[in-house]
Amino acid sequence: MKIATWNINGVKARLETTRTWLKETSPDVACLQEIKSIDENFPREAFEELGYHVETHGQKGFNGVAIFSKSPLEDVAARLPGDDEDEQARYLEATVSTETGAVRIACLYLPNGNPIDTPKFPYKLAWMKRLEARVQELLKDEMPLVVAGDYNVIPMPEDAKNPKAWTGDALFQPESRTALRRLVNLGMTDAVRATDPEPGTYTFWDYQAGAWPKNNGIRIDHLLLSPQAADRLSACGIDKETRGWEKPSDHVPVWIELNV
DNA sequence: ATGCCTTGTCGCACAAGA
Repeated sequence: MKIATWNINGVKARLETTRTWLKETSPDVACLQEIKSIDENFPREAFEELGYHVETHGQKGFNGVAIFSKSPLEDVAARLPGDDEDEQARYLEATVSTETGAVRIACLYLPNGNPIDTPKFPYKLAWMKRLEARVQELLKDEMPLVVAGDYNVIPMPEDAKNPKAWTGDALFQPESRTALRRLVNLGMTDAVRATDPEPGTYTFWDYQAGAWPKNNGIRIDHLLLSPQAADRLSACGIDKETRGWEKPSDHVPVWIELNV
């Protein structure tokens, strides 16, 4: 089973790009972030006609996540538990079954958290604490679990071309990195890191200041795998070429293959 | 040091992103 994650930065702006990518790479499951669309306006037919079941959790203007799957999505659950006041559409879970079992998949768009001297940063940290509690809960099921998405956290200095430039940024704050490490320490495997990427492997390049041609990127889109999922990991990759396409997203897809 | 781009919003600039 091929599972991919991609922050598309607007489904309306990226409709044809996303369709082209799906046709070329044919993931079984695609987790999308920043759809920037309410559910009613989401162009679901454009993806259903490519053979996908479509689940969305959107809001007006910003954020929003979606999961596409070639086989039906079961037990779909939107929203990260732990704060009933939180109205931001950033989290969607579903189960995909195969002949040999099932995989629980979480699609997330973790808060950016900048600037760090505003309520946005504590919101990010609180969100990460809620995520840790949720993953802890899901791990009890012992079903293969894949938590995929735009984490908005640079795990290590080697995950940025210019780590010093990110000092003081919410994506590279010690608190953000610690919170991600706590998640990993529950027993989760960072698929890209585990498959020993080349130095200079990134998933995001800013639109500004020629970041892409200079490879001035950061690695912030991750797939974290439970032990049961990590045991079945057979391949992992990054569709970097999409960053060079016309009208690109500033993120690129990251994917894994699981033997299930 | 700041802005550099891009998207969406009932637009005629601004917020938000990272």
